[in-house]
Amino acid sequence: MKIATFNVNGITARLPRLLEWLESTRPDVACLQELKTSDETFPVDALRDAGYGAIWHGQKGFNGVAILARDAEPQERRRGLPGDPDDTHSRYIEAEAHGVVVASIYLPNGNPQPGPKFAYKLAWFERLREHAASLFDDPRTVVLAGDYNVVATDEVGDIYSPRSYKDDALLQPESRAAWQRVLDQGWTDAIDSLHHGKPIYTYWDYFRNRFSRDSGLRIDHLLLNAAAKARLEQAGVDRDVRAQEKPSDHAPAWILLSD
DNA sequence: ATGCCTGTCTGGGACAGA
Repeated sequence: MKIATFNVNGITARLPRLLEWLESTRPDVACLQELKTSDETFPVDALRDAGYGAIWHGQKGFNGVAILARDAEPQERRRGLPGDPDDTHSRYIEAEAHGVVVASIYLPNGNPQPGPKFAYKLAWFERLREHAASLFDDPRTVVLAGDYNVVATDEVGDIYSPRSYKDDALLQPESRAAWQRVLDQGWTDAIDSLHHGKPIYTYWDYFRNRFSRDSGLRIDHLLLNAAAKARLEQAGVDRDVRAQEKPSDHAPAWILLSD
């Protein structure tokens, strides 16, 4: 079983790339982030024609998350994280599909820091940690996939060079500590666990030839509970998607689980 | 030193992204 996560940076502008990628890689479950579209304008028909059922939580202009399932309808478990009824951002959706519990996560960016956006990021991270605790203990396979907007370390396995990002919210000690507190529940970072130390990035800024220089960051992650970790066979990034015409600034990341 | 690109909403320029 293949499970993937892809920050599409606008599903309307990215629909041709998304459909090509679904057809060529055929993930069983795909988590999408940054839809940048309202619920009413989500391209459900095009995805159904491609063989995917979908649930989504859209938002006009920015944010937005979805879960796709090949030849199946994802069964929605939750939209939005508990803990803050005043949070209006569409950043979390959770479903069961093909016997696996999956969350699609778009963690707040947090820039500029310090400031209210950074405080929101850290608060959201804490709400995620509290919710994730119960999911880790689920005996079923659970995968928390998405754009976490955190670079785990300054090492080359996580970022090409920390120098130009040193003041960025993604690299701050508070962001890293919040990430570590989630991992401390027992979650496995799938790509890191199979490719530790290797420069396998998922995001390259659009400008300064960052992709052609492979000046990337690894910020899209798939976290596995114990049942999922026991099934982990492969993990990778479809970096060729980032080299296409009119690409997202992120590439899809994926795992392969045993049946 | 700097959103240097890109998408969205909108109808030109602001905002958001990382």
